[in-house]
Amino acid sequence: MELRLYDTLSKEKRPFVPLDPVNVRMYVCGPTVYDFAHIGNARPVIVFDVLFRLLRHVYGDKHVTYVRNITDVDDKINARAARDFPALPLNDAIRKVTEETERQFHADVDALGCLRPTVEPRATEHIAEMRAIIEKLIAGGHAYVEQDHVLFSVASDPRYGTLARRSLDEMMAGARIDVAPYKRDGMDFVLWKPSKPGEPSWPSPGGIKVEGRPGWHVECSAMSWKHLGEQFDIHGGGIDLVFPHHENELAQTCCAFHRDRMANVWMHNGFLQVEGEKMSKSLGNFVTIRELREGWAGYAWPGDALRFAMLGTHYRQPIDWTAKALDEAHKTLWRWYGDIEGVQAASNVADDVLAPLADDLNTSGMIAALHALHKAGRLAEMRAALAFLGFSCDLPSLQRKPVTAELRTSEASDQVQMQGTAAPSKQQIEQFISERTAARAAKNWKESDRIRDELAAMGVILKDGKDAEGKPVTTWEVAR
RNA sequence: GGCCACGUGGCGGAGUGGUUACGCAGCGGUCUGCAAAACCGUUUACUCCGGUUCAAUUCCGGACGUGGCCUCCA
Repeated sequence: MELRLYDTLSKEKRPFVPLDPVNVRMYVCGPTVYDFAHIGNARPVIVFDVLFRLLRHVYGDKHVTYVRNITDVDDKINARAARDFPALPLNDAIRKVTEETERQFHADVDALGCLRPTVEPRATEHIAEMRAIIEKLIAGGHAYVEQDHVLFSVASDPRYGTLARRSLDEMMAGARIDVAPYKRDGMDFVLWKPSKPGEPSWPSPGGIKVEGRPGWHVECSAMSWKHLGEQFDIHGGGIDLVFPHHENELAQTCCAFHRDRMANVWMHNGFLQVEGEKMSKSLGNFVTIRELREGWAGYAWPGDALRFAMLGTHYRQPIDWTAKALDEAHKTLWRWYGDIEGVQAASNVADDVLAPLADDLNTSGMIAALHALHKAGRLAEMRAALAFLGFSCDLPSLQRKPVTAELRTSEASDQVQMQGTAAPSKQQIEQFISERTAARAAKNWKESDRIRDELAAMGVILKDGKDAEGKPVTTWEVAR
């Protein structure tokens, strides 16, 4: 099966050829751990999880290395730590914030059916590699020291701007801010900066006497180098990272190691909006994964439904996150899970499902293929395909719990609290149904309907049908 | 202001230089005590204006619209 992927750098879709088929290497920019991840953050996590699964399928589980970093050194983390734990020394407070947020992040993405990456490196554990890269850049004339900062010189890299497709002139023309006094060129960016008292700090590179901390971009160059090498296969992330983050990573890595390329394929997922608007805290439409799982648009949504809703749109397209689409996704999965309950999964994943995925992760086409399998009654293959794609196939856990009010996520809440009506036991339901069947046989429609309504009030839906011999049979299911 | 992406039927959303996407909703039907469910069938499309072409939703140019990026915000 030929895998084709769209590359942001060359702007074309082309066959994927790994540098080393025995070790296919992918790096995806992970979270900065200072707060709950929002649904926009969930998109790359889900998209690249699907790619990870596909690569494992093609090259073998042991032949794919997926690295997704955790950024645990950042101004926002510092600010959050100072705000939430004012009594603690800053470094202790920072550790509390990053550890707690990392735990929340893992709980959320686990619920979304995402496999853990092969390696989840932390920025603070790769300071030595960052310093090494910075020293190489200084030695190579690509970086300079000024006022205890180390800056990358964009003028030293003729390729700078090729990923984002913009020239330095354009960027200078569009720059709207004052250039910091320690910069030789307005577009130069910080590799290392001095720490303020109390802030996390490490010995500085470049002969700088005072301690400092890394700039934003260099961590990914360091961690991808350490775990994947100077050059690797796939680098992914949100499209908002193309500039400046990925452009700068590319420049750092290529200049430090004298390489033409950093990653062979650059992949970027499209942006996410909520109900047609940009997601922002000021608009009040900021949606975290945790809120979706606890209570959003009237329900606590199972992770499978969130995952399915996300895959309904091709990863490069913009996606509008709406309650309607989520409801539709849930409904589809609900029906499928009901139909494949108790079905033994096929041993292979159907080519019908793999083929669209292999075409630059065409998940919409993949879902259409699943619909076709469903329609054709190929349920064993359906189950195998869904499991392959990271879906639990577990009907009970797919139930969405109604919530009466929109719950706000608090920092303290790490437990997903759900409220639901107490479901009657199977024996009770069967008892009701046999009573109703008797009432129907006696044409006592009033009693029959009363029982049906009563069960409906308890969240049990009755489905009347006939068996092979034409006798009336009533089955039931829990309301979704 | 600069750069980039996107604009498909009631809704969501693929794809293609000429031939059914798919799903949801709707409509019709089968079934049913009624309803639901299930199953069968089915209507509606490619933002606008030019150009290339035998032929454009698909390629090119422009307009309009939406969104993204342009800062040591991630």
